[in-house]
Amino acid sequence: MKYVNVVIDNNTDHTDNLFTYLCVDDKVKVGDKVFVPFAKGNRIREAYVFQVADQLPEVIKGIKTIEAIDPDISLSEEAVATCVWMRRQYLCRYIDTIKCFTPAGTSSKRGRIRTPYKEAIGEVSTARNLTNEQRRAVEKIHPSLKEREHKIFLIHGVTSSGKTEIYMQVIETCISEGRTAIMLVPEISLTPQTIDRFIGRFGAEQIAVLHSKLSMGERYDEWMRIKSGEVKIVIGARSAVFAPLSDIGVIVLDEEHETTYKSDMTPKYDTIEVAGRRAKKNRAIVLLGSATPSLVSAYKAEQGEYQKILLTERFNKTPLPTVEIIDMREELKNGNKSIFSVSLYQEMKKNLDEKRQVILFLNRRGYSTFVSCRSCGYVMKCKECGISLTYHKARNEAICHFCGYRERIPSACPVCGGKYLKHFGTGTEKVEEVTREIFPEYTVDRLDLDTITKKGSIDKILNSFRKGKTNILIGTQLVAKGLDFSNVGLVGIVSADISLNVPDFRSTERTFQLITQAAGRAGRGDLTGKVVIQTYSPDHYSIIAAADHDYEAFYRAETRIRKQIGYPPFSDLIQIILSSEKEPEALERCRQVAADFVRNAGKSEERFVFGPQAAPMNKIKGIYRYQLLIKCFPGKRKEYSRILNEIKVGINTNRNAKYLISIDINPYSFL
DNA sequence: AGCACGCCGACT
DNA sequence: GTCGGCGTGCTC
Repeated sequence: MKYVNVVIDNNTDHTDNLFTYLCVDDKVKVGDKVFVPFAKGNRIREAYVFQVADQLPEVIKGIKTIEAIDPDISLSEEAVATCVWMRRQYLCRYIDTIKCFTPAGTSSKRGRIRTPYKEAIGEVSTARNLTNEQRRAVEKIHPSLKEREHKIFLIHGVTSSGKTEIYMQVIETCISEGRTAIMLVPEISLTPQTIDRFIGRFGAEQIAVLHSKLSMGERYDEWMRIKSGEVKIVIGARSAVFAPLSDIGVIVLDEEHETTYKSDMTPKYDTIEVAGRRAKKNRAIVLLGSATPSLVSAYKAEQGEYQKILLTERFNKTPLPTVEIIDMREELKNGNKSIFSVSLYQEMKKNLDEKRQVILFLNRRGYSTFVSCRSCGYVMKCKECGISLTYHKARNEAICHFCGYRERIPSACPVCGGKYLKHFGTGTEKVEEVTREIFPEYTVDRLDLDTITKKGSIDKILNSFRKGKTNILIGTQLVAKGLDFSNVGLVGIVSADISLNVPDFRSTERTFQLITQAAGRAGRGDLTGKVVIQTYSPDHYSIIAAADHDYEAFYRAETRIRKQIGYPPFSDLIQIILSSEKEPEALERCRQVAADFVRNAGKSEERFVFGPQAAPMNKIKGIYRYQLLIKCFPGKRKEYSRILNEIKVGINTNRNAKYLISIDINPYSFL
């Protein structure tokens, strides 16, 4: 006979606490999924055991007994501990965290046919010879792995420095010690080569690839394969950090700076933090790899919290590309109104003539930025979100890039009746059109969210570029994400200002990363590449540092500013959004939350609370949003979390509340 | 959330 | 009289 504390699978804050039951089966253990009678009707509900005890500290009236233990699903003790931690860390419910660790649905009826990646038979490959730098990196990592000493390594390696080979060697050692590994990538559909390499090296039998195309049944089956111990390596996007492996030895996060590692849905977790937590419990190591580490990670490495490993040489000794910054104001002065500067045009021509490929990078899809009336200045905006609609020429529609709302371009201005609705700004669609006009003899292709909607078209676009069938590839940040091409002579960054002018404190960091990553596509193989950056802010430090391949300079400049204004990595930024159908209600409730917070945290904390203000996305799908920002300085996290959680639970358990609260700690975007 | 209880109006 | 509206309280 045991007493157990369980979490009921009930999707509400009202029941977000532990309930004590009696269990006849002494074999019951922490992490077990059980079935219990609950509430007045004693309906049988699913629940998860979080604590087991032989005695009760005090008598509980009306204690009930567990009906049964689920023989299939259970969480490890480590997973349960991580759930408890996540609930506090991200202000969510127990059940939200449990859902991360358990598969939805049941086994696929079709009886475990195949793993979807089996046909992607990577060529069987063995360990490559390492460069001296790579060997030193592996030698620095191995002792911690072997001693079961929890450490986090930040591998800062220039593009093409062979980080993947380091991951593979460490994972190989890890597997040979009888432990398991998690390999996380920002976006699984963009990394087929990496997956092929892993499968070629380790064999499909001991690998599970978790990706968004898996059906519920397939996901469940893969979860079972992992849980059973058959699988030693799990590869996947951020949710794969919750893989039910036991005795994890290493967790790798490739391209650790990518924003996809931050979840924007409940629980709003940060994958790096969860990986760190799981690794610590498993006495495992974490490898964070990037050519452009996030400022937060670089700062932690500098503070000694992470072990820094620098890789300065590219794998085959290809020199870094030469970079030219073009001042577009000068182009305009000289009468060039084209989207291409003279320099970029000439470089394109030269590279194409010499049979090298060209990548044009522009971080905005569509044809132009906004549609506006020449006579009265009316701008087409999304009725639901209030942001400018983007003109898409191919469909002759204006589309909201936030909610997807679309409407046809009217023939006359709906306000003044004017006949001249013009579009301004430049998107990838327009770059494609202009490029085709200027270089009709070359094949042009485009890679952005609009061209990859059809299944398999990402691979199609990338393959035809890799094979050299496409001469010029135009794309958004999708083209900058670590793709391996060998014949690219030129990368043109059509407008570096787009990401720079986003109203978000991380816009300079994003700009530096985008330019550096895009530039890294140039000059692989044995040719030195060329990068042309077009901008109206040629003096901006993020652009200059990226052009100089000088991470350190960017880091120094940016940390100085962040420190001054008390932004991450010097604080955690807590974003609180109150939303309501009625705008005054959203504003008023926001005010009230601010007041509640200050009353509980103390008057002295008032200076760390900013707002209320209309959220950057003031209106989404007809719901008004007001936001509060709280700067949470080191040492305050626990207290702030406790207070904010109380406020949140208060709102969520109030039936009459006609408004919602959402709290995100260090959101990746303030838009 | 989800369910039961309970206190009011209105309806065969 | 009784059916059903939803405001209120509780869930080991």
